[in-house]
Amino acid sequence: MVARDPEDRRMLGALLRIPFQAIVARIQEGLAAAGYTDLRPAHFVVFQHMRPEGVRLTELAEAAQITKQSMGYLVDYLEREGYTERMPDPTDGRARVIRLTERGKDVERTAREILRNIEAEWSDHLGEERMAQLRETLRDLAAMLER
Amino acid sequence: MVARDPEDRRMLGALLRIPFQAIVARIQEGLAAAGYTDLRPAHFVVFQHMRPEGVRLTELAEAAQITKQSMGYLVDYLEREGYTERMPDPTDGRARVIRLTERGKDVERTAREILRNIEAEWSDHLGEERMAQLRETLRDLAAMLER
DNA sequence: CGAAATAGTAAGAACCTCTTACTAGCTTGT
DNA sequence: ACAAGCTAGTAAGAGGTTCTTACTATTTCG
Repeated sequence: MVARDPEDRRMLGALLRIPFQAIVARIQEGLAAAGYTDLRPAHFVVFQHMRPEGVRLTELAEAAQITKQSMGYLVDYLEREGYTERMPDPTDGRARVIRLTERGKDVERTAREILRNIEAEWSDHLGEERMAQLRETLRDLAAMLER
Repeated sequence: MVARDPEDRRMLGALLRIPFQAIVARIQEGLAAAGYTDLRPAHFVVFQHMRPEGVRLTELAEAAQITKQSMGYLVDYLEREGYTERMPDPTDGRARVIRLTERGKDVERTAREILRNIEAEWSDHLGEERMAQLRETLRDLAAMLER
């Protein structure tokens, strides 16, 4: 059992950053252990906002809250490394849709499994009830903040 | 009232990222509105881990989990802009202590006030009890993750 | 049709972080 | 006491991520 400091004065920002960065680090380590050593945290948002039918670059950029140019840089890299592919968008001649290749889908599955393991560990530590509360509260906050 | 999706399948990483990034964005906006337009999110960790007596570069780097060189880059910038100053460490001729100037302390006060406002808003939305639970759960997680 | 908006790319710079390598000062074992 | 090793910090250079400004091609709309 870990001794928790009851006088922990850290600000909310730090308290949110710690578990978030822990997740990012664990996923990167887990993917590297599975052989995906060329994926960096910046690429994760691409997988996170992907859909089976594919997504446009502009939509990905908006979802990740970065510029189209920055997202283009990330997607170009993922495409060179074989994780994504681009197809013309039949409904709009200016656009192309970005999709995961099989290799990309495998990354997605692996990442989800790592995340399930993390969630199981946290649930062990916190108890299922507090874990469910945490998830629910974060969902509520996210819904509020996205307005 | 916002409709929250009860089927929200977003992963825990995303749910933690959203409020964390919201805090970072709000603090940056608030500081910019107060005239501190030259401060970027990367600099926040310096203020976060500062102490009145001053802190050594190495200690700041460890706290922020980046290299000494990277922290040196951030602190050099803050010093050029007048937010921090360095004094020789009387107890160790190799070391210097980094402290906030008055300008730096004002940034700290401003940032804390912004954070208090954010916490008040969140507390309004969630209710005080859930807000306290959130804080407590995050502290617990942070303690576990830090060993 | 013509004007405005949108999808995406190009070029270049700024920013943040890392690795490797170094200097100066401190600590320790004998 | 002093050489060997450790620690604080700096230097140089590179890579990765993001931004701004500017552009082309295509679509949408008055």
